[in-house]
Amino acid sequence: MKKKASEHLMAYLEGQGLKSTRQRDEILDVFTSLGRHVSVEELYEKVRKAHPHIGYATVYRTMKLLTDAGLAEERRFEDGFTRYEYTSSAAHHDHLICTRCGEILEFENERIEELQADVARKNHFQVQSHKLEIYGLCGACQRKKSRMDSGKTNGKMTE
Amino acid sequence: MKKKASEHLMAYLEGQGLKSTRQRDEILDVFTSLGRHVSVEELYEKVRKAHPHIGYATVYRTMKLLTDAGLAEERRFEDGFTRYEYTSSAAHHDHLICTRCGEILEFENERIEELQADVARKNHFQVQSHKLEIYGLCGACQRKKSRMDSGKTNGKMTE
DNA sequence: CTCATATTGAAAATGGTTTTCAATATCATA
DNA sequence: TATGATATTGAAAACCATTTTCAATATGAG
Repeated sequence: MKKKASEHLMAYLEGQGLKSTRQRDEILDVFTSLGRHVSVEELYEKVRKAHPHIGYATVYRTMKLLTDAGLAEERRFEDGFTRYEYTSSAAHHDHLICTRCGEILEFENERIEELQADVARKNHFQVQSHKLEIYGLCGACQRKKSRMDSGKTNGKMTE
Repeated sequence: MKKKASEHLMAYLEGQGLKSTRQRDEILDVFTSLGRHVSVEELYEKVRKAHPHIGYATVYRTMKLLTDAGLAEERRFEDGFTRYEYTSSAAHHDHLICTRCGEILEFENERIEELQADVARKNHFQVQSHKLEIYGLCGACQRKKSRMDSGKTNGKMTE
């Protein structure tokens, strides 16, 4: 799996007349070892731990490259950070995002996908990509929230 | 309708202990007169035409205020600009966005909404908001594109 | 091994948005 | 209507994630 990714990158670089570098290999290596939805900053932290010589700009550049190579997917949720997902799972999936703790859950729903295709078709639209994001409170945060609320006097707060 | 919006704003300001100002009224006035999905820049252009004294920062601040007041909704598509929609249509709707010409089409699909609610429920998620965006080519751009492509040799392209 | 050129790292630039701050406007109260 | 506490404004500076610049360096074809 790890092997496959670096081979994939190698092939892409060769095809594009680009060069294979230590930095690219190292970043890919760290990237594939991390979980999903890694922000560039998180990734940079981890990369730097193993390879202190690598600069911020290189991480940005490499993630763009991996995206072009089909090894990563860019995600932009509402928090202003670009995140990357390793492209390994075949199926398209969407996200549930907790607005309180930031947790990101994934889901797939074939029926929704079909309905989206229907909508596109009706509008003579040729789909390139789509994003479905549901923002709200995860179970844990709902419980925390209601615990907090019950401590308060009443609703109205000036600040 | 126009009347209603300014009354709504007035009530909101009063409720929050904020002040009614000429600028806020003027911006709201221009905003409600424009179509959907107005970017801040577009809005500022129009506002300035009628009221040259109003600054960029005030437009930004006022749109945030209108959003808090429930008179506007913020939209962030993938082009990096914040857009605002006047909150008049009752129903939630989603967007088809042409990646070539930037056209934005709206659609509603009750069945998709239901399925989203199901997904949330299954994940013990309390929904606050959601966004569904379909990116692709609108009918017109598909035609333009294929016209361009037909000049080319065949499928495979290096770049 | 050489050389053309792709890549890197650090720092500066970018660009949409937000904040700062002194001047001004609003509005409750007298 | 005048007063004063405070919210608001406009211009410019700051923010901040991301991109670009540029001189130094690494890569890989020949």
